[in-house]
Amino acid sequence: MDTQTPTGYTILGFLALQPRSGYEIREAARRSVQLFWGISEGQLYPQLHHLHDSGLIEPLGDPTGPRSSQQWGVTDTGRQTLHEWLAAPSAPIQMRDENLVKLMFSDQLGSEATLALLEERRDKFALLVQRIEAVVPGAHRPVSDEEAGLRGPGLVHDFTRRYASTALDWCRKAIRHGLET
Amino acid sequence: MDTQTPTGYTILGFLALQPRSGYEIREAARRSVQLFWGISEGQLYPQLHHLHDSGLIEPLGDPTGPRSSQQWGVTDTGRQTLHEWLAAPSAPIQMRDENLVKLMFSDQLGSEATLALLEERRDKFALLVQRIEAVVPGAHRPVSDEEAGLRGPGLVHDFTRRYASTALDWCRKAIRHGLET
DNA sequence: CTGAACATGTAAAAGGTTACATGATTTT
DNA sequence: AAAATCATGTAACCTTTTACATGTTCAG
Repeated sequence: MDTQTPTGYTILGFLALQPRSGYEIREAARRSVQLFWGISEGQLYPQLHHLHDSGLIEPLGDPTGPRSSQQWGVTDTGRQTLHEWLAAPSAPIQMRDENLVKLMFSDQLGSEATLALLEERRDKFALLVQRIEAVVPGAHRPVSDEEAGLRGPGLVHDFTRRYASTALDWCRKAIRHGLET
Repeated sequence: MDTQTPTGYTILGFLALQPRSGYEIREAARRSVQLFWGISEGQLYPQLHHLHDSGLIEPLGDPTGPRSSQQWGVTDTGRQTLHEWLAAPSAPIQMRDENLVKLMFSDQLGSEATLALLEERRDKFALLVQRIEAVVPGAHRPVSDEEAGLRGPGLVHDFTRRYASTALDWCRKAIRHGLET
């Protein structure tokens, strides 16, 4: 059994969607959950082994594929454990937004400092919006627009897109408003 | 000198606004930066001592006040170090949003599971909106509405308010859209 | 044949949370 | 007198990041 961390469950979730190698999980995570649940390299492979030790995932065949990558699949226990996690209450949302913290104190350096922070923020979100728009969530198996909104990955993609573009708009307005003074 | 963590700088920032005790910093952080840079108890007091060891803050008088609390103030070096931090590039924004991750995988349990997650999310953000609305950032020294938007704390408050209410709206729309099916 | 991308891993350190411990003071 | 709040602190643990290490394979 053992206890899993949310990161472990996230990996389990990706494997429940389809069997993959560690590398492919990393790629999938980069495309989708990167923004709200980043998975670092140093955690991925140890977690994979921990999930295996807990009997939640199993290696599919021996290192096969072109470049000897180990494919992993979810066990029945793994699928059940995933479902239990999905039904359990979620941890509170946390953020680490250094730019926003600095904005709290930037007055002391004058309004140019505040403006500089807002511009840094705007550029960050502009890049984020670009990256999000570049990802088409249902690209591999197209669904109708109506259906897309209802399914998990589509919902998540939509939320992050809205979050990023709202934040970007806010930055632009704040900068414009600041310049008018 | 020593190196400070963003949490250390955040504490330094609060003390640069005005001298306070550890307890008062905690209260101030709860009201303002809680959402995007939470400071846990177990970190606050050790960080305070570390900032003192680094010469960035100094105790103001001996444990005075009604309930023997130690007031801290920023030194000149501290103020300079704070300014340097404010001018340096900020770390990338990070989030830990377990509810959103679960939404990625909830399809496997059927649409009721997705709906349940959306409702959990909606309730969380509804509470957040309430908490944010309850805080009036310029309560102690009122400024005109025009000015309020330009100053750091006001900007930050405005951003978090917009973030929370946008997220809440999104949840409601997603739920409504899901129920129509 | 060289560099980029594929692929997996480990060790150490940093950072942060939780839970506990203690005691004073104000309110009920 | 009890409960709540004020106030500070520590120790253990957990999680995550960073940096390094290693080797393969494909493209130019």
